[in-house]
Amino acid sequence: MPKVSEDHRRARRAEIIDAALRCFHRQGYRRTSMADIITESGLSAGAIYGYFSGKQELLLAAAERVLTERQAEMAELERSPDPPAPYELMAGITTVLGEMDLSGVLVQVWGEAASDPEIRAMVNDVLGRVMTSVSGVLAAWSESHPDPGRPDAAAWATRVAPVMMALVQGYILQRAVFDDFDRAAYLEGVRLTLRAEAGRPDPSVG
Amino acid sequence: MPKVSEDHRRARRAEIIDAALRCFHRQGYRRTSMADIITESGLSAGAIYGYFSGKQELLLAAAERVLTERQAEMAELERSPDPPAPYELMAGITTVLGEMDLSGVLVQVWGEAASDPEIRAMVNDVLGRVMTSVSGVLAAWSESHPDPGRPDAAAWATRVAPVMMALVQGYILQRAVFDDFDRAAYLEGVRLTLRAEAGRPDPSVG
Amino acid sequence: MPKVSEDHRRARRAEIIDAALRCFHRQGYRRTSMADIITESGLSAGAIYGYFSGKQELLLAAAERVLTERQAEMAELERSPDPPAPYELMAGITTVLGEMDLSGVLVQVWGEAASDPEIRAMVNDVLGRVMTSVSGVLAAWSESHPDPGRPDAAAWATRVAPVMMALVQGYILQRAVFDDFDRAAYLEGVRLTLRAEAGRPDPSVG
Amino acid sequence: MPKVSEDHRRARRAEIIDAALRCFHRQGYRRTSMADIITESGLSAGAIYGYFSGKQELLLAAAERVLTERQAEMAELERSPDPPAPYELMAGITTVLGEMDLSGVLVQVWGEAASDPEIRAMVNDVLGRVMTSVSGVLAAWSESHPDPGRPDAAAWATRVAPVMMALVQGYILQRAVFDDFDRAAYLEGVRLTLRAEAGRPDPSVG
DNA sequence: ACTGTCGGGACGGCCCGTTACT
DNA sequence: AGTAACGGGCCGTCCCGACAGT
Repeated sequence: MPKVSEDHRRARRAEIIDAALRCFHRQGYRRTSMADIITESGLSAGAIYGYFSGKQELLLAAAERVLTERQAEMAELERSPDPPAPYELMAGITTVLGEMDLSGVLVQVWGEAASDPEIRAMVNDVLGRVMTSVSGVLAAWSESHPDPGRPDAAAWATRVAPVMMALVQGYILQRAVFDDFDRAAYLEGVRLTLRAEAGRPDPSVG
Repeated sequence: MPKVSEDHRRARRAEIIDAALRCFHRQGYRRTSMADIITESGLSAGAIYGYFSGKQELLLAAAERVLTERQAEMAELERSPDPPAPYELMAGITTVLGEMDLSGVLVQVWGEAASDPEIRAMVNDVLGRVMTSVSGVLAAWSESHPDPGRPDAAAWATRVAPVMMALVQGYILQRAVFDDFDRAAYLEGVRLTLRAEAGRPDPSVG
Repeated sequence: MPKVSEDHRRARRAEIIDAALRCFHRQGYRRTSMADIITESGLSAGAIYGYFSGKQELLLAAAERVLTERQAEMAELERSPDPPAPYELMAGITTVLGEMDLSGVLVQVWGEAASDPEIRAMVNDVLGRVMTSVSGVLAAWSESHPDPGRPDAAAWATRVAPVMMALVQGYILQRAVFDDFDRAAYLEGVRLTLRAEAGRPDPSVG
Repeated sequence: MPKVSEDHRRARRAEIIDAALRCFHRQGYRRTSMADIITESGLSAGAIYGYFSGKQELLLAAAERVLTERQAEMAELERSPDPPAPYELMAGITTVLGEMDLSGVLVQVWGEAASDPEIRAMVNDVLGRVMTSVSGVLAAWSESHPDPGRPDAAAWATRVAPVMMALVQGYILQRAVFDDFDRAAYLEGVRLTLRAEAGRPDPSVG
């Protein structure tokens, strides 16, 4: 098969996922019908079902893309020569997340994952990779900032990573659900909570 | 209406909500049909619709109950003469949550809240109250454990409360979504992260 | 549940089957959509699906009814004190069939049976019973009309029954498919073919 | 167009019809999608639609081929110098039919013919020719076996032909639909029924 | 020129949340 | 309180043109 076709295919899939994401963001997964996605994408039903086997696979693909993008950003931080401190990590992540608002979709994906094995497996997979990245960043920082209270950097990172994840997840959730969520206040709270490890104030928060 | 009838009505509602919760837990909200709930409750369609206006209101009621129960436990802690330290608070909450597994339902409710105004309003309301409770407990503890780094107990509590909430939400989410979630490890991570504030080790975790 | 309800249910099923039969007769099974049956029955989609699980089950039920009715008429002949000769049997059956024209539907059912195991099983079942009835009638006649050429009435009947069935099936098929099918001519042909056994001329033909 | 191309075209059509017949035999006409036929034929949709205007025309062509082949065999018998007796005719036909099992497809074609004018017309046409052939064979036999009971060979053949057809059709039908159809038993039944005309026993049946 | 791929769009069957009437 | 019916609309897929590559 010609290479063009493969690229075309990839691009089409991306377009469709974009349209689906817009719908999910606007109306929520449940209230989004295939007809909505079809209209939004500007394609026809036949075309869409040529690329995705159904609505659920669309959610799967959309979620995978969103999560994988986050995971990629995470992995980039890991390779940084100057590993960020926990609080800086948090602040960095939330900055990245702030650019585009997919919190709503993420929370919905979590909701589906709670009862749909397929979505759950994918979420497990991707979040597992994110967790590894976070753990790596934390370990790197811990090694470059030795502390007698943290004798084993790797072990410490493994323990703390889920908590950092939780802080991010809480951020995403509250952002998606609270009418009056205040990002700066949240980060300030994180800073206060993690006081011990945060030597430097966050430059991006007043 | 006689008072008996009112009690009866209340009890019936509770029964129906129980049935709905069982279904939501088992199959997820989306995959639960009214027929499922009707069967599970042992009542008839007519009966159910006499108590609830529809499926969404059932989720609303179910969610409200679950959340309110949590909030009540929270409020109880608030009245304790010996306010718990942040880490103890976390440990206590997770212990309470561990008793019955409604994490899945909670996460689904959050997912709905992200795109359904009515659910969202209710979640906002209840979580707002929880936040107030948490904040109160934190403030009480801060006042009974003065620290020059925390000049204003109330302000500090207000900032830290969302973070404590996030830690609980992250706990619930990871518990609902991760196949190999380890409660003790998570709490240990929290302890490490909040080291500064946790004077006493958690009695329930090795 | 009250007996009325059971009767009601039975009657409703019959109504729906009637409507379906009208559609199948008019447009054929394939070209009949559920919407057609819904319109024809005057009920709603929901109502229909309360009685039948789908389109195929409707065909099944319709076919079963038609076939069973035929089988019942057959069984009646069997109990007759004066068993009909083979040719008279044929003539009688065709007379009965002639009343209402369901040949088309029958042929379609056969067609489905050829490739649908469920329909096939039902057709096997009902036609098996018809075959038994036919065989019984033939045996009865053979016994009351002894012939040295037919020493064992039962064995003879068992062999001849499928052929009698074939004559009926051929009648039905040709009636359904040939534009210029002539019932009387067909019966005359049968009479000529079965000459040996037909002592008496058919009163209803020529 | 070059003659080669014409042959090619003919061969292609035949291939496609073969593929379609395999599908119809395996899954039934209704349950066979164009995609199935496309896959089975190894060609592409575009190619197929170059040869046939649609699914129905495929059935038409397939049915026509099957029926015409039968009719050809029939016509051959007609030219035989030693015309077969009615029973021998039956036995011969069933032997030919037994070679390949297309009973299922034939029955489905009949079913379609019952409600589709186009199919019906074709079936009428081909079966008409078959009927003529059968009639011819019968007349030939009758003339070479004079019988005072059959004064007019042609008239007798015309009457009996539909019955012979019915016996074949019944054979095909029962073969396609009955799980435990027994060819030899059926033929034995035919022999018993046609006893008067069958001077010689069937050589192919014990 | 002809094969093959992609896209169109119409229904098709089905199910579901819900309400009248008993 | 319960049964029976309602009817809207969803997901899927199917049959088939119309380009584009060889």
